[in-house]
Formats: sequence, C-alpha cells, structure tokens
Amino acid sequence: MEYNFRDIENNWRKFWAENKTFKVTEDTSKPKYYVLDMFPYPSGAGLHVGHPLGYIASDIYARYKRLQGFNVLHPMGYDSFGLPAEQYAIQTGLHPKITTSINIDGCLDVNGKIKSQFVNIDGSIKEEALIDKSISCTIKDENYQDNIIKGYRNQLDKIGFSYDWDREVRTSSPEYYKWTQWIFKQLFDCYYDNTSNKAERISKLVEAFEVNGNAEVNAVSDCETTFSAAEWKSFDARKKEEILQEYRLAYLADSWVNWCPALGTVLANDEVVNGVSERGGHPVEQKLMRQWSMRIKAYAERLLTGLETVDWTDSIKDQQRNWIGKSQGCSLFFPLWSGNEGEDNGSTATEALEGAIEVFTTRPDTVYGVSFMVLAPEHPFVDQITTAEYAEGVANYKKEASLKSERDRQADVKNITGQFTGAFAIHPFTGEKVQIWIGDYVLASYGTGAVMAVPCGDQRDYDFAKHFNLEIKNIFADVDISEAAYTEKDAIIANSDFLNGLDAKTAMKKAIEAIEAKGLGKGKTNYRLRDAVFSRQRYWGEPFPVYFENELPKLVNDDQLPIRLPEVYKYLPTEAGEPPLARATKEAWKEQFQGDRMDYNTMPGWAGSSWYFLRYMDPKNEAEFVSKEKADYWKQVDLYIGGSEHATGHLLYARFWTKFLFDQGYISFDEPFAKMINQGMILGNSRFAYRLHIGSVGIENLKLPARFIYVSKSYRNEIVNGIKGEYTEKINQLIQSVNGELDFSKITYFVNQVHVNINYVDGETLNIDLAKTDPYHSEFNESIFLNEKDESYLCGSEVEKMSKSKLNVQTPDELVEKFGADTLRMYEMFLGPLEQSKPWDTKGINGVHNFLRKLWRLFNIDEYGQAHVSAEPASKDSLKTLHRTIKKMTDDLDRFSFNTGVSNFMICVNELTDQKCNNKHILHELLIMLSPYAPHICEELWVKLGNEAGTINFASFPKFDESHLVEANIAYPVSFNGKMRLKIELPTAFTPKEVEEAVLSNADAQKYLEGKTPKKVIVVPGKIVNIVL
RNA sequence: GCUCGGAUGGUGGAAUUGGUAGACACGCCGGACUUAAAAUCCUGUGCCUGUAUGGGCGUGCGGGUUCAAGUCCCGCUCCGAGUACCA
Repeated sequence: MEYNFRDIENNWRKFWAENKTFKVTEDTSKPKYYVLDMFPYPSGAGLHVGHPLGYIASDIYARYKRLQGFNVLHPMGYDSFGLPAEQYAIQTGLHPKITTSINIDGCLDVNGKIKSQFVNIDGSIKEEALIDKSISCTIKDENYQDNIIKGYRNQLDKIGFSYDWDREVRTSSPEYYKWTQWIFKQLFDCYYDNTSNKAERISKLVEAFEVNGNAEVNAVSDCETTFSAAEWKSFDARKKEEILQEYRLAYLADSWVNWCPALGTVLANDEVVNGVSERGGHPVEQKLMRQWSMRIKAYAERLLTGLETVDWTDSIKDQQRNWIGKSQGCSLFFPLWSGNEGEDNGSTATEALEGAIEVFTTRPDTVYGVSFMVLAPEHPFVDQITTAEYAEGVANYKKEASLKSERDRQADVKNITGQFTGAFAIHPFTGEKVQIWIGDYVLASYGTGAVMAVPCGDQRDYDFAKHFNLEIKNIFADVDISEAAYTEKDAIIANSDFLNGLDAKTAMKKAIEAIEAKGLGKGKTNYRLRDAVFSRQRYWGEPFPVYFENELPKLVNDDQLPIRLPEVYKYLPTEAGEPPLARATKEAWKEQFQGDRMDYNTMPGWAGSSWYFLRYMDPKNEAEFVSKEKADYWKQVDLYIGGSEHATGHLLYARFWTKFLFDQGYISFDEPFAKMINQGMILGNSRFAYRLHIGSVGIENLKLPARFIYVSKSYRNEIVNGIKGEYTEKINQLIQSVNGELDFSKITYFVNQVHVNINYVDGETLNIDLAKTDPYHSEFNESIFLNEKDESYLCGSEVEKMSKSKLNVQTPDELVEKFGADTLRMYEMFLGPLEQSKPWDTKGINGVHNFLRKLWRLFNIDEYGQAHVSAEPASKDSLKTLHRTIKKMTDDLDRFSFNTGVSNFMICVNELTDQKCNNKHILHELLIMLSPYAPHICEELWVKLGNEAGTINFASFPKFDESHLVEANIAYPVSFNGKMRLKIELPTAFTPKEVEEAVLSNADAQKYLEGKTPKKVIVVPGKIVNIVL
C-alpha cells in the first residue's frame, strides 16, 4: 500500500484533537520544560511559509523533550490587539473584534462581499457574526480564491503542532486584558526604591514623606524639589498626586513624544525607524503631550546585569546593551563668568555654583583639554547667558535648529553648525575663561544637554573647533593630533597639572576624586534608555483602568475589572483631536463609567505581550493573573523561539514587567526567558514583469496600442543597456502600427519593474502563464505583452523579504495539500540552520517527500494495510545504523541543529533500505526518534507495528549503546606531509606504535615513502596517521 | 563610523574539540522500465588533466602558527543585520 499522507494526516489530526493528546497539567512527578513561540499577530494575510519555521523547530523540540520524560508546556495564542485591525475598521466600519475573530477562526466569504459567518475548522458554520448589514464593505483577500477564509487556527492545525490548545490566550479578550489592566494598577501603585533596589508600594513612600519629607527618600524619581514632612502634609490632594506621579512606575506626565499625524497616535521609540513609523512608514514629529509612561529607566541597571544570566545570542544581548546605553563618568559644574569682555572678574571656581552649567562627561581625565563649551540650542540657559551682541545670531540659529526635524538633523551629521553666545564660563580647575557656544550636535535630551568640549580627545569637538577656529589643547603625551582627535584611552596624560604622567584609568579616578572634593560635581552613571510612553490614541487596545476626577487620575477597583472596551460609532479621533474612546458615550461605558470621565487612551501593543508567557501557566484563573503555585511549577520559559526584530521592544518590556512582578513577590524568577533562539527570515522569490514607458520630445498625441505594454526580459535588457537592437525594432514597429511614420530618434523607452504574483509564473522557466492571472486584474487585461521569440513571456526574479505587497507569498496550505504536513515540517527544517535567513525555494521538497515514502516502504505494508516486519533479532549492521543515528539525533537536537537532523534520518533510512532491514525492534526505535519531525506518519506506522494509538508521543527516546559501533578494524587515513593519500585497514586495538610500524611496512605506503626515512610519524589513535618526509 | 554575523561545488547546505573538505538533498549527465512521456529505480557528478591506475589545484583575498587549518592568529575585500552626533 502506498503512503497516503492525506488520509493519515487527517485522521491523526482528528485523533489528537478528540483525545486532547497534548493537554498538560502540573505533574510534580516529572521535571517540567517550557517551550514557547512568540505568538503571532493574526493579520488578514494569513500565515506564510516563514511563520511556521520557528513553530516547527519549537514543536520538534517540545516533542523531543516529552520523549525524554519531561512534562512539557507548549502553548499558543494570539497577540490580537493592534493597528492593522483598527485601520481596517476605519476603512470598512467592521468592528476590529470581528475581523480579529475572522483572522483567527476563519469564516465564509459570502459573495465576495461580507464575511458574515464564522466556520469551524471542519468547515461547518459556527455562528452568524454580528455585522451591521447596513455597513457597506468589501473584503478582498487575494490569497484565497475560494470562499473560505481559513484563519490562523486552521492553518496552524494543519501543520500538526502539539500545542495544548486549552491554554490558548488572546490579548484582546476581556478575560485576558483584565489582568493586563491589573498589572498596570500594580505599576501605578509602586515606585522604585534605590536602597532596597526593588519596586515598593507607594503607601510606603507616603509614610516616609509624612515622617521626613522627601529628603531621606532614595528613589528613582523626576522630582527635583525637596519638601519637609510639614510641607507634605500641607499640600492639597492635587499637589500630592502631582508629586507622587514623579515617583510612580506608571505615571502621567507631559512628555515629548513621537507623534504620528497620519496614524493619529504616539509611538514608542522602538516603533519609529529612521524617523518614520515602523508600520506604514508615515512621518513622525515631536510633540509635547500628557501621556502615560512606564519608568523602565529604574530597571536599567538590572536589565543590563540580568543579560548575563540568560542564554541568548550575543547579537541580541548587544542590541539591548546598546539600547540601555550605560556610560560612566561624572557631572561637572562650569560657573559662568560674569565680567565684561576683556577683563577678569577674579572670581574663583568654587564660588557661586548657582547658575553654573552642568555637563556630563565620560572622560574627566581630559578636563584640562577643555577649550570651550557647547550647549544644545534648546538648553534653558541659552537665552539668559547670550550677550546683546550675539542675541540675533543665537536667535537665528535656534530657529533654524528647531525647524530641522529629527530626521534632517541625523542626515546632516557631516555639516558642522554652531553659534557663539558671547558668554564665557570659568574652567573649574584652571580658572581660565572658555567660550560658550551652542550647536545642534549636542542633544538636549541626553545627559545635561551641555558638553565640555575636549577637541584633542573627541572627534566631534575636534571638528567643531577646526571649523570655528577654536583652540585645540593637546593633553596627551607623544600623540599627534594635527589630523584628528585621539579617542583611544591608552595615552599618558600631560599638560594637566595633578594628572600629569597618569594613564587614563588612574587619571579618571583622580579627577573624579578632585571634582567631588571641591564640590564641583560627582561620579555619575548615565543611561540612554528613556522611559517608555505607554498610551496610544487608538481604539483597538486595552482601556486604562483609570477615571478622572477634577482631572486627577484614579484607579478603578479590582472588582470592576476588566474595564471593557466601549462601543463607538467611528474609530477615528474626535474632531477636537481626542482619541477614539472620547467618542464613547457614558452609556457605552455602561456601569463602568466613573468620575468625570474615563481615560480615553488605550495601552500600546506591547502591554499584552509583556506577560502572556505567565498566563499560559494558568489561563483560566479568574482570581489571579497566575497562581503562585503554578508559576512556581513552570517557572521560566526554558526555550523561547522567535524573530530577532523584537530585541529592543517586546523582549525588553517583558523583562521589565517580569522583574517588577518578581519584586512584588508574585513570581519567583526575574528573567522570563532562560534560553532564546532567533529564527532567520524566510525570503521570498519575487517575480517581475516589465512595464514599458514611452517618452517623446516634440511628438504630439502619440497613440499607444493599449493601456499598458509589458515587455519580456530580452526587450528589457536592450532598453536597460541602451542597445538599439532587434527587440527595440519590434517595439518601434508596434508603435508605428498605430501612429504611422514616426521619427524614432525623438522617442525614448524605459521600463519599470512591477511585482507579479508568483502563482502566475512558472518557477523554473520564469514564464508568465497568462491563463492563470486574475481575470479581474484590469492591468493585465488592458495590456499588450511583447513576448520572446518562442512566444513565452519571460519574467525577472529577485530574492527579497516575503510579504503580501511583494506578491511573493507562499502559504503553507498549498504545500500541505500537495505533499503533506510531515513533508513540509521536514523540508522547512532541511533548508538550513534555523538562525540563518534563507530564500524560500520548493525545488528540494521532493527529496524530503521521497524520504518519507522510502521510510513507508521499509514496513512492507500490504494491500490490507498490514505491515510485515521481522521479529527476529536485528542484524549487526542494522543495530550499528540505528545506534549511530541515535547518537547523532541526540547530539543534533541538543544543539538545535534541526537541518542535520533531517539528513541523519535520510542516511539511516538509506542504509536500512540497502540492508533490506524490516526488523521490528529497529523500526520501532526509529519511529520514536522521527516522531518529533514527522508526527503523523510515525503515529500511523507505530500503530501498524502493533502499538496503542497515541502512545508514541510519550514513549522513551532510544538510548545510545556504544558497543554497537565498536569495530574490530579501522581504516586509517594515511597522509604524507598533510596530504591524504591512502587508507590502511588496521585492528582498532593497535597501539600508536603498532599502527606506525604497520603503516611504514605497508607496500602501498612505501610507494609514497620513496625509500626515504620519515622525519616524523604522527599517529592519532582512531583518527589519522600523518607521515612527515 | 561603530557593534554583531557571514563568505565552502551548478544550488541549499555538512564537516560538533585543529585530524579523510564537499555528508544529505536538489539539479545535471548516462542507463533501466515504457510505443512514448510522466513517475520510479540504478550509475556518475568540486575543478583541471589523462584512455586509465593516476597527477595537479581547491573552503572570499594576502600572510602566519602547526606534523596537520574551512576551523586558530594578523592584515584586507565583499555581503547581511543592528545602531548612529549618547559627550
């Protein structure tokens, strides 16, 4: 009987679902293992072959761990709040709740217009969706020509993942976001205590204020004023809350935010890429707005040191380190010089630090190299220190700088600009006057917004000094700075009074000591990491569990959670520019409405994904976000697989929340993901057609034979290379046929490449099959195609990121249909190392499919479906093959080398086929090993061997027995001067000396010796013999 | 610019601690079966050279260490990812 993968896979999929084979509970008799995938955002485009890559790898590993006797938690869910569903809602009026559900659960597409009926995985109708029929909308999804939108769940199920679906979470379900809101409440109610070095309750802070004011409080805060206990008590509620907001871990503050007008919302720093929004590429500007923020800066140091305890790639760790951006140095005050130009006011450095300019430097050792100062144009001191003479210049410069967007400023790095203020500061050590400039290379938002310029040691200061002809002092011994600054830290300090003769490290220490002794500043650590803006002016996100009374934020009580997303008629901001939730009437909030108004913001996408791995442990708990008991059983995620693009977003925020929940004692670990692997991107193979464009000079009313003309590749090549050959001639003829005689010297041709759906193009010949193209694709309908000589239309191709817009998406569904899920699983693994990005190409898939058929044939299955295997003891050769495979499989799985795992199986089955092995014991063990990779076929064959259905998933992974690999003889490779020449069969038991003697006396080896005596003979027992002549 | 990866046949890739470079698969060449094609099976396949046993060359480039280098060290080239005036 042939291998009928369709029936086999359907049956087993059903079996697993009906028997809940992969349902898991907290079983203390077994060691636990937690394998997690980054959950997907369910977009309307569906899964493409890139998505399952990581899921397949993690599933193989989860199944492997089960066979090793672990109790494996392997869940899946959906990150289902987010922008695309909302934008779609804005366009169509369809509630994001409905589109989200459609994208996950699937539905029928009625008349290509409204998808109004949800369907179950088997295609039966589940329920009528609540769609307002008066809303006119059209949903078109080019990926599905038939009427069924499959949905993520159905697509995932087809691949045979061993998820415990009873634990599914959706971040947009009220049962889930209830706890996202609850965690927010805890953050609101905590501050970060630097002494205990953890988050503490606000009540503790208030107690401290009531006893001592804030002088004794050592906490992370934006509060710059000090107050006594008496003052605190005298403050009114508003004032008190304002101060507390400066301590809370979740707080409201006016902050400069990345405002994206096109999306009508603020974006986090990691959602802005090159000055435009990550989603949609819209421009982003800076705007001051009252926003919720998360005081992630409080955790900067722990986020940094925690990296040392996790097993992640260096690249991801580096990205996080750079993002946190720790730099150590000190602050230093430069007093202002208050005399008139040309005279010395005689004040000394330590006098009057009032109004002094504070700088932050990482190189206090170079303080004697300071020859001027530069302030950011936005620095608050600029206006007060600027002299009348320079007022106009400074005003102009400030205006220019403010008009430049962040992006322009970045693009303009090479242009050196600046302006002297006319003011001077006093060098705190030498007492010399130094000029104060403003320049936009100094950023207001980093450090203190002011720098002490040391041109000899900093390239930017150097360039600035050269450009404006400012003094450059060399404070390094034996270093040439005539061309560039010397930025290494290995020079000896000179011309620097008490620092002379010291190396940089010692000098830094001494300089900071001196600065602190004189009261001019102190040692300080700065972080680049900024607090994270936590509110979005969107509809489709978690509402805040917050209401306002007299514009004071108040938390709603726990028993009122979740605050449900109210219904609105329109998903756009209000005319007054308020978020969409401002459209919700009091009635829409139902009984949840409190105070003067509810908070109109919603939480950002990363809120729900910052803790979802905890919810999987206890997904149905209505009393807690996760019970302590279950969290203590499952603990950290042991293996996390996902893309590296979340390095500075999700992965940082999830670590932050985990540390916070740890501080508050809810969980007993403070890093969420013990080990992480980042799967590479799967690239698509795009196809292009070449659209001809015609330009002409002085020819009026040039007629075209069709709306568009598409030329084949040969035509394109002539046009692009500027050749006027036979193809150009053909185009000329075509144009002439509709225009009559023309002066072709006045006509120019050029081509534009246009993405063509890869399904229209033959993968091998790259010929377009026009019969396959969408008949409603008006562009092709109204076009003329100029073909090759053989009448085919030859496309261009290019490897680029797989995406719907590039029309190069391959869905797993078509491959599962054609080859089966087991083939797809093994093929995706066979493509190459998991971490590497690779182009998608189905050329090799036959090889993997053939492997499974070859495996099937080993079982001699007759027409009645009976396997015919031998129960006799296995042959020595077969045992050797089996145990070599066990060894390699264990090694490869332990180092996550899934691609070599597949080839191990191929070698094994090839050898067993050559041996004509149909031994039951061997096949039994092989099936267990293979079942993580190809679960369906292994289940089927497992039963055919007489085992109970489903038990293969919890069988024992075969144990390696080295004795089967021991051979009496070994073929020693013999090399001469490192060049391998021949192999000599020798007993394994030979000592190196015996090997040497045997080799030297061997007749074949003597041929290469040419009668000479070898200078040296190296014998590596069991490995190689090398003879040096 | 800085940081982190990477470069191996016609293609995807293998070689885990320095020890037979090219496993496995695709593709291709030849053969079997077939009226024929598809499918399947068998053989060969790094390059150059030779009828052949064989010989020479070979892991981006140039050096080095070593009995032995794809692997280690030094200096480059190119490609990818991240980041970017962070004082």
